[in-house]
Order: sequence, then C-alpha cells, then structure tokens
Amino acid sequence: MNIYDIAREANVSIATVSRVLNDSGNVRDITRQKVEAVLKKYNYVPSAIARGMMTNSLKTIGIVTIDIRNLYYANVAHSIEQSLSVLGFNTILCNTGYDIEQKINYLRMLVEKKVDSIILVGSPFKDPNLDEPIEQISRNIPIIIVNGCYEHPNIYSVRCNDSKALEKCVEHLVSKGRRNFLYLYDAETFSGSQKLMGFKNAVSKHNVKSEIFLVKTGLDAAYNKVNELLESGFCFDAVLTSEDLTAIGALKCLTAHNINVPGEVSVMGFNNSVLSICCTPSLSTVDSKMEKLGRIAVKVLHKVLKGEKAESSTIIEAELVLRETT
Amino acid sequence: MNIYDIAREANVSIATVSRVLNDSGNVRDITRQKVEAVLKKYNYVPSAIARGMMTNSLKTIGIVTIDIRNLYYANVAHSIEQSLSVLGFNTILCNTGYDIEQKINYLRMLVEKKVDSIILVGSPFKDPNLDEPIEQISRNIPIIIVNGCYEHPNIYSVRCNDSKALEKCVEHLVSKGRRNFLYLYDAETFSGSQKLMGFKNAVSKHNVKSEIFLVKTGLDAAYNKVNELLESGFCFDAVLTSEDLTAIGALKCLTAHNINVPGEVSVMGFNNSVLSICCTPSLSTVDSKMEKLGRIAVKVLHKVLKGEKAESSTIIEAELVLRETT
DNA sequence: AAAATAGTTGAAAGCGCTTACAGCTTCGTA
DNA sequence: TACGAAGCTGTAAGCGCTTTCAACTATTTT
Repeated sequence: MNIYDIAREANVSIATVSRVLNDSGNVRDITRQKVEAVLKKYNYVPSAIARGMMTNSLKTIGIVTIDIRNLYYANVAHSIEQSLSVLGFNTILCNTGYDIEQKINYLRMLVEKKVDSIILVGSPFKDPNLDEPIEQISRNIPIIIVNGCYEHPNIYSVRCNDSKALEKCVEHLVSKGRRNFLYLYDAETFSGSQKLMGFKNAVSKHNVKSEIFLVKTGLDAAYNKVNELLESGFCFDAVLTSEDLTAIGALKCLTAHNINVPGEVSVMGFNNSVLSICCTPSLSTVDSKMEKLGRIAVKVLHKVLKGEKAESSTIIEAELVLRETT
Repeated sequence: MNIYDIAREANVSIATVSRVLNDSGNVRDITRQKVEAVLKKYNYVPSAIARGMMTNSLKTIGIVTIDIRNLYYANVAHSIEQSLSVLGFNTILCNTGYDIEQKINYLRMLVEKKVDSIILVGSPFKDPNLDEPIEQISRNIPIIIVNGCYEHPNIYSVRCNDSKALEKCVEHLVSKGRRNFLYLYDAETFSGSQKLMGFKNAVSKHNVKSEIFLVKTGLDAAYNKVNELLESGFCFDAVLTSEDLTAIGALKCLTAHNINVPGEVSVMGFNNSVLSICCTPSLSTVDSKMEKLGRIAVKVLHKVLKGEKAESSTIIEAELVLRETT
C-alpha cells in the first residue's frame, strides 16, 4: 500500500494525496474529503523513509548518554524525549558507558540515520578523540551538549552551574561549623571537573581543610572508601559528593560506625534524585535541575532547527535542597 | 556528497561502490582498495534513509515504555538498547506515561518510521483501545511485549513470573511468623495484576489475613497510606508492595511511628532496584531480572527477524533478595 | 463579456541508494 | 587452443515520497 494505491482509488494524482497528507498547498474541499476517505479506509500511514528521501530529515534526534540506569541521565533523557515528542520528533537513545570508541560508533550510526540533531548528555572532559568527529558532525547538523562545554559554531551547550553549586554546599556547611571536608567524586566528566573546581575554590576561600578522592560509581565504592578512611583514623566533619548514590554510600558507612549524621558529620549529595529521599536520614543534596536542563536543551535545539539564532551557551543555577543530613 | 560522487572519483560505477560499502557481491581487490581510499578520503557515510528505501528497514526498533525515570523501565530499556546495539540496531525510545492516547500516537510514529519491530515494556492490563492498533501493526512487524501477555500471531511475550514471586514472598514471611499482610500496589498493569493474583493465591493458601490497597506511584503516597492505616488502628505485621519505592514509603512511615522493622513488621519491595540498598534498614525485595528480561526480549526478536521460529511466550523466574527488612 | 487573477490539479523529475541482469574479463581444463 | 565457468563490473529500474512547473478551472475585476 503506497501513495499510488491511494491516488488511484481516490481518482486523483499522487501529488494531491501528498498535499492532503501534509496539509500543504491548496486542495479543494471536496477533493480533500475524497482522499481522506480512502486514507481512513485503509488506515494509511505514509512512509517516513520515503519522505525523508526528499526532505532529508526523519524528524528524529539522537541522544547520546552514559547510562540511562543512572537516575540523572534517566531524568534528563526523559525530559528531552518528552519535550521533543511535543514537537513531533522521535528520540534515538544511545547508552555509551564511558567507552569513547562506542560513543564514536553511535555517533556514526546517528549520522547514517540522518538525525536532525544530536544531544550529548554528560560528555567526558575534553577527549580529543571525540573532538574531531563531533566537530565534523556539527558541520552538517547542530549539536547540543548538556552538561558539557564546547566553544564551536553549531555546537550549543546547556549546563547547570555545578561549580557554583558546590560552592554553595561548602558555604552552607561552613555556616554549620564544619571545617574538615571530604569530597568524593565518581566520574571524570566535564560536570565532574566543574564540581571539583567549585569545591576547591570554596574550601580555599573559606580556609577550611579538605581531602579529595576519586571513587568508582556506586554505593559500595563510596562505602568502602569512607570505611578505609575512618579505620585509618582520618578525621572529617563533612562529606560532599558528586552524586547522591555516592553520598548514600558514605552515609551508610558513617551510620555503621555509629557516627551521628548530621550531629558529628554532615553529608551532602548531588542531583536530588529519588535516592535522596529513600535513605535515612534523608539526604541534603543539590537540585541539579535535570528536567529543566532537558527542556531548555530542546528549546535551544528547536530555535536552531527553525533557523533562529540561539544562545550558544546556557547556564542554569542549581539549588540546595536541605534535608536531614546537614 | 553521495554515492555518485564517490563512484566518479573512484572511476567505478555506483553499483561497485554499493558493493564495497555493504561488502556484498564480488569485487576485485584492487577495485575495492580504490573505492575504499575515496571513501576514507571523504569519511563517507552512506545514507541509511536511501538504503532504507530499498531494504525497507532502517535497522531501528521502537521501545515503548511508561517512564524511563522509573528504575525498572530504565533497567529493562538499557538492557534492550545494549543488546540491540550489538546487532547493529538503534532504539527509538518512547515514554508514554499511562496515557493510552499518547501510546497510540507513538505507535503510529514508529510505524511511519518503519521500525523493524516494537518492544512494549509494561503494557496496561488489557486495554481494548490498544488491542486493535497493536494487532494491526503485528501484521507487518513482530511485536515483543515485556511483562505483558498477548496471545496473537507475531506478538511475542517475555515476562517475569510475578505471581510466583509474590507467592514466594508471602511464603517467606509466613515462615517468619507473619500472619497479617498488607499489600500496596501502585499501577494497574499486566504485571501488577499478576502480582496481585499471586498475593491473593498465597494468602488464601496459607490462610492468613490480608488487606490490599491501590496507592499512587511514589514514596509519599505509600507513606501517607500507611500512616492513615496506622492512625486508624489497622493491624498488620507484614507489608508487601509491587515496587521498591512503595515499600520504602511504607518503611519510612513505620520507622517514623517507632515500629521496629523487621522486629514488629516485615517489609518487602519488588524489583531489587538500587533504591533497595539505599534505605535503612536495607530492603528485602524481589529480583525481577530486569537485565535478563531485556536480553531475552532481544534474543527472541533477533530470531524472529532472522525468520527463525521463536517461542511465543517466555517466562523467567524471579528470585527473592533478602536483606534487613524481613 | 472579456481579461486578469487566484485556486486547483497532474506530470514528471529526482532524493541516494540496492539489485537484477547483462556483458565483459579472466581462468581452468580438455 | 578453444571453450565453458566463474568472477567482476556497469546499466538501469525502482523504492515511495515531495515539489516544481505547467495547465487547467473557477472567481474576480474591469
């Protein structure tokens, strides 16, 4: 069943059917009704592939992210997908993990499929192997980077002010009398580097002590690290992390050692994911505006696709969410 | 830049370029090298759209799910996406919420885009409005239903034995001396109905008391419901739920009421999501085999696409994961 | 009533590929 | 040396649409 079959049965040309299907050009009312009747009769669905041949677009965008099982990416991706669907776009989801090669593979597949744009969520911190393909792609389609940063024509970035967020965290804890900070971060992403920078700035500004450790993603790694630190006699009265889950690992370990939170040690997470209300005591954290980030990313993209000028970089302010661990 | 440009520069016909690109047919080594050199020179990426015109496939499948922010769907979707990418397929992600109309819209978009198959994750329990479109689609492409059930040619289902899982839960708690069950479930999906059935069977089999409530998705709804029950003097010594998050809501409420878990009341969740290790005490739950479910779904799909015969229904056994709340 | 205009329709080209088919070359074998 | 088979390559058709352009019809305008 194709447009010819419809045209034949409706006794019109395929051009007319096409016009009815796309509501483009002028079609007499009576003709339109004739065509629509046949369309309905067969429940006809035109082929986006064939349309794509001409328009060179499938109204599809690719979203390249680390791992959708991580609540952060899930929330951002959901927001993007929903915003796009309103505009009639579909979303191809790509989970790359931290594997650059896989990321490059995915990018190639997306280019092959002629996506209208690619949204990268959570880019690694400046990987030159990635720079070249991305810049090449950007010559043909716009690229949006969520929580990354890229100064380049046709590449737009939308991100949360992570460094400021961490400064706010430190400030808050300093105001609560904390002086010995522990910072645990779990991934070397652009966002991760921003947080780290914010943390470092803040501790030096407030002249408080700090130690920084990179731990693996997940609750256990954080738990084990804190355990190791406690057993080695390391002293701290505040734990900050780049992720809620990491904070919960720390929190669990502190509790296991009968250390009162927030009495003796304060703990703060990051992202305000649902995890933060699941643990006990509930976790103070940072609302990193996941939903808004996705929404704005699509807004920027939409502007660009319409040919309007869009801000090449958008920064959203995060907010502290204070609960029971501080 | 298209296949003609490559052919011209390599001094061959487009047919030869096509053969090199797809590694199909016979091409002399020297010719292949000539073509590959040009291909590399321009970093040529063929258009999947044009290819799709002929092959009628974009090597893309659609996954239609409720909400990727829910860890259950995120895990299943991740597993599906990863398994598919190994086979060279991309995944279009659709979050429909519980809105049937939106689901139908998405299905239509997927059909338009000529996906090779649609994987439905978490279907509502027998909605006739959905039956017709699904059956119609299945006449053209295979449909896989994960955690749903559908007796129909070209529709395959892969699901977890949820009813058995709940029976196991009840059994486990009965063996711990529990006699007054509370069951909280949060969504009227096929899976939800299976769990409910399993629960009902088990309580009647063991001749224990039970009350069942439908609550909204999320921690708060469960918290409030349990709170209401406790304040009205309702007595129970075990809480079962259809979701980890619901269980955690209950758990938090019990703790707030100074009720010892698992001393006085046992709590069990469902899914073994990361949430279950975040709460305190850590949650006993059911491993609903999210990763495996996705993997098997793709395995079945792959068989079908290759034209092999596949089992129309696959059932995977769940496993109890006992932690501190039982 | 004629002319100008606007509205409506269809023929045909082409989007960038795959693939059947035919023709040509090369090679092995009698 | 000749002939058939096998390997290689190109021509051309076609996938199902959109869109331009020209032609034709209805509606105004003068």
